[in-house]
Amino acid sequence: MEKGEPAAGAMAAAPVVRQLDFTVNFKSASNANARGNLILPEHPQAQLQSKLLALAQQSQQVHARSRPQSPPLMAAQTKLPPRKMVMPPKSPQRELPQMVAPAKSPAVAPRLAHPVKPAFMPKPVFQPLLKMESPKSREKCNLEPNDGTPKKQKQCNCKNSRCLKLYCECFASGIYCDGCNCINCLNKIEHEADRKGSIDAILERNPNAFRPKIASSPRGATDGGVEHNKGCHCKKSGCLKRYCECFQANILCSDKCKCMDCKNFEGSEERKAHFHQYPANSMTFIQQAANAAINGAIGTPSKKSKNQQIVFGVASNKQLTSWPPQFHQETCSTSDASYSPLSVQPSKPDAAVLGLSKSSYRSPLEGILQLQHVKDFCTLLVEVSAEAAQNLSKEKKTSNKTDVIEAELPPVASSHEDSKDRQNQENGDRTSLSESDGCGIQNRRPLSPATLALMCDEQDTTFMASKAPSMITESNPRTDVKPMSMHVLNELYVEQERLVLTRFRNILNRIITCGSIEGDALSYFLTTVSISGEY
DNA sequence: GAGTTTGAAACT
DNA sequence: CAGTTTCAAACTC
Repeated sequence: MEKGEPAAGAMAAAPVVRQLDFTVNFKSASNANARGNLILPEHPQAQLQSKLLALAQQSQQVHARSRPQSPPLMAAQTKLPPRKMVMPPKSPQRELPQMVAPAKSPAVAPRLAHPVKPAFMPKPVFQPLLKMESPKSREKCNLEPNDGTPKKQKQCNCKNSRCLKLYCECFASGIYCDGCNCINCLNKIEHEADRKGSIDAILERNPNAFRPKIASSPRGATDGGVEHNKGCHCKKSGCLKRYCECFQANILCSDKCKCMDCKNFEGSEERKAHFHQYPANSMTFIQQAANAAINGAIGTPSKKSKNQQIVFGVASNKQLTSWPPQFHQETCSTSDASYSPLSVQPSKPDAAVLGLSKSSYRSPLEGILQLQHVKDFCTLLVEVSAEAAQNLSKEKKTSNKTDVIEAELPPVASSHEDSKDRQNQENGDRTSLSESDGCGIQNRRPLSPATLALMCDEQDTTFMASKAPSMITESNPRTDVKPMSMHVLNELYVEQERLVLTRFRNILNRIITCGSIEGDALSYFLTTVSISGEY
């Protein structure tokens, strides 16, 4: 272990923390321990809030890679292999991850808080850079050309790395390849052992290899800024092309960068040119605005570029460039509630461009959506989940006699009589959600066992513990599951999920609408400004 | 679609 | 740590 390297435990937990950190966005700093390890809130509502925040973030990443996370990082906790990077054998050694432990332990919160839990979770927040700029990129990404609707997932094209090196975007972001154009791919669940070996090797070389490149800056706690962890080293691109990781992540180059002839700093004329060339009026832009609002456009942290003090909104210091923002995932290790890992691109003109005060990037949704709204909304959803339980309970009572039969039916069909409309609606909801919020896991690539385990855990605690649904006894639901049929429980989950997600979707739609209105106004404003040269 | 450029990752 | 090679994405034609 090299000096300065985190302790083994911390290291091992790093990936987990990376994926979970965002959940503390709206929590106090006390949710993270000194090492930044996440300590999940104990209160179910708080958990739900965290989860919803994650959803909000995911929804902003509609075009983000939506593949399920693979569980590579468990390897971090295992003993490190020999130093040499060993390319795993090609033989499809089938070995499922050991991390499973899907047996639903009652002690969920403690589990999640455990510093070395080999958890794996969908990491919407930490997804790799989104590639959605050019039409070509869009083809490869999961966006429809114009509307931000998920199209298909980003697919790698690795030929020589077998998708087991960081060259592979899928692998680097912790997801399995599926439907990629790669050759000799070992980044698949059936090659988990190979993956693990590779991950071990990579982590040995660099314990932070799987950490998001873009994360809150050291000043994050106070200014909410984000920057490239390592900084870029561009030489020829001027840091204004997507070769540049900073640019790709929509952040300004920072002190950490060792780039040459950098033009990616606030006030850069070249950078401004990018912005003017591509008006920020895309759907993505709107989504960004929504993202901003959801995650804390409240607050206008600042960040220093290498050249000057710049101030943009939450986590978005750069952008204003050609392409739609990439909702880059970051480590939200900051406890700053206003910090958004979603990196809202400045949805308004660059301050420098407009000659506005440096200190005041303002989200279009600022003033529309407040932090309190989000909190209230989360509370509402908790109540909705309870409501779902009650409704289901009533239905059960009325259809008591057919319980047994119903229990054998699919949850939705069995719990709702007028199932046709309901199902249609639900199907629509689900489809919509799965496409838009980044959480439609079911129709995506298979989740790793560990991911599933963790998600189930979260789900259990989040929804079951909330508001003590009438169907569930007040004590630990996990320990009192016995009296209840698991089918009934599943029904409850389905109903709760349906209601919560539906509500959540509705809220997001409203936010997007608000953002759209503001965005239109902004476009007009920009045009006017551009013509009149007023600024 | 093929070829080139680019910069991160991997390696020495 | 620096230099070189490998790699795959980004980009150009």
